[in-house]
Amino acid sequence: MKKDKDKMTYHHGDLKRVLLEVAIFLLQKEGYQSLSLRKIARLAGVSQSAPYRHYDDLEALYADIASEGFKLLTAKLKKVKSRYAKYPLLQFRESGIAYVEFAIKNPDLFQIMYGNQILSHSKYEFLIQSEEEAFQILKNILLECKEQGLIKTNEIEQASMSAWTMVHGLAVLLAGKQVMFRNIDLKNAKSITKEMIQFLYTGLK
Amino acid sequence: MKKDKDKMTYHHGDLKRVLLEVAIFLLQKEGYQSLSLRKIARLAGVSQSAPYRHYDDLEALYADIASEGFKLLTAKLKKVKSRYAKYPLLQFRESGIAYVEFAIKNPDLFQIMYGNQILSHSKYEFLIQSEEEAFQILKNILLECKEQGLIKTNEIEQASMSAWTMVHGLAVLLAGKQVMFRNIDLKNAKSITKEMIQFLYTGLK
DNA sequence: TAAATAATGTGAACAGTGAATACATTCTCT
DNA sequence: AGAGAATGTATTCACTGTTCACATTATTTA
Repeated sequence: MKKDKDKMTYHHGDLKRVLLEVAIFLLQKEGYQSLSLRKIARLAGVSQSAPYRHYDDLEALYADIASEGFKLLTAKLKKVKSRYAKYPLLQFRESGIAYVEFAIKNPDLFQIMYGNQILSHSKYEFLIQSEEEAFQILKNILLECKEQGLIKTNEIEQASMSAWTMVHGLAVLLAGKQVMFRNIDLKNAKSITKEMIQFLYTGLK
Repeated sequence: MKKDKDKMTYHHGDLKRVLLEVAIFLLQKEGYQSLSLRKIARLAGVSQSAPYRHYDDLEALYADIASEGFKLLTAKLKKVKSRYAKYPLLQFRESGIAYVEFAIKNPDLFQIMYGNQILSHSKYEFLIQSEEEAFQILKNILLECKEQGLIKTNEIEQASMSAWTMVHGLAVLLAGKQVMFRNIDLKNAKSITKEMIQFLYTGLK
């Protein structure tokens, strides 16, 4: 993370990006509980007050992290969508699985994205945008399903909301190992997800 | 919270209970972000180290708070269940609504219950028990629905998991005012919940 | 009943935190 | 070349969770 000693300069050059990267690195290494601005600064090789030149406060950094998370999620969803380009129903199922998988593989990042560490997402325009972009993909998938007559309901908006909501609930519970998912590993999680999405679809069709 | 001055004794008498009550009070007054052991102790009228005689650490207090939350939720669900004693389908819908309502009305308590402040719930036996009790009610409702032939599926376990998961997803998103529920008030939330549960049921029957 | 012991509360200390401030250095642009 | 903006530092403040030696009170036991 720290630049080479001989290349060290007073001005860092790209500190904001480095802070973000260090933060995400620490997040998945030590968990969100022990994340701190000072630790991030230390690892980035700058003083503890340097980050304040780039982020108003800790929440602003969280917002940046969360936004990055949504971008990663979007990328993953896009990949899935294009892999099953001609089979919107598979897109539907696989994007749900991908969503859950993302949460399970990056539980701490997911926590920042959805865990109410950020008091109001609306305060950060770029965050809202990243979120919308992810949501939009799911909407498009549902739309394609409908166009091909794979989903009979007219309320496409409600269908996508329901799907997202259920998958999100699943992701939250699995990533947090809560309630009935206390002792579930990744492989199990995947099959449960598959089943549950199938379950929802049977209702939708 | 503090006892009368003339009744003050060195030994508090019932400090553990008072700490819990103060914590829950502070939770809904100032939010979980600003909750601290020291503040709780101050409000309870004891020194900052007194709580450690009753709770190993902050997490142990969280566990107690969460457990209390699940008990409140259980009570609420039981009420709903008995109110519609002869109509399991209404129990199904209304318990879902009650669950979401609980989350919206007590977002910070809900956060402690599900927000991963507690690293592993399994560490606290009493917590697991409170959780199971709440989940059991939902299972029973689904069971009654099945007995009366209102739900055709055989996989009652999967149906109850799906229902809980979706309702939980809804609760989480609404309580946190996330994504598509950013600008939703309680009244709106209720009707959305109703619709979505109806939506799920249409799939189940 | 008196003494020993367990339970419970206190005060001071430590390391860590987010944040604000005044100051230092460097970059950029006229 | 110099002015002003941008970016980094050192120091300080108020707060946090937690631990430890110690004080007080309740409870048990001899």
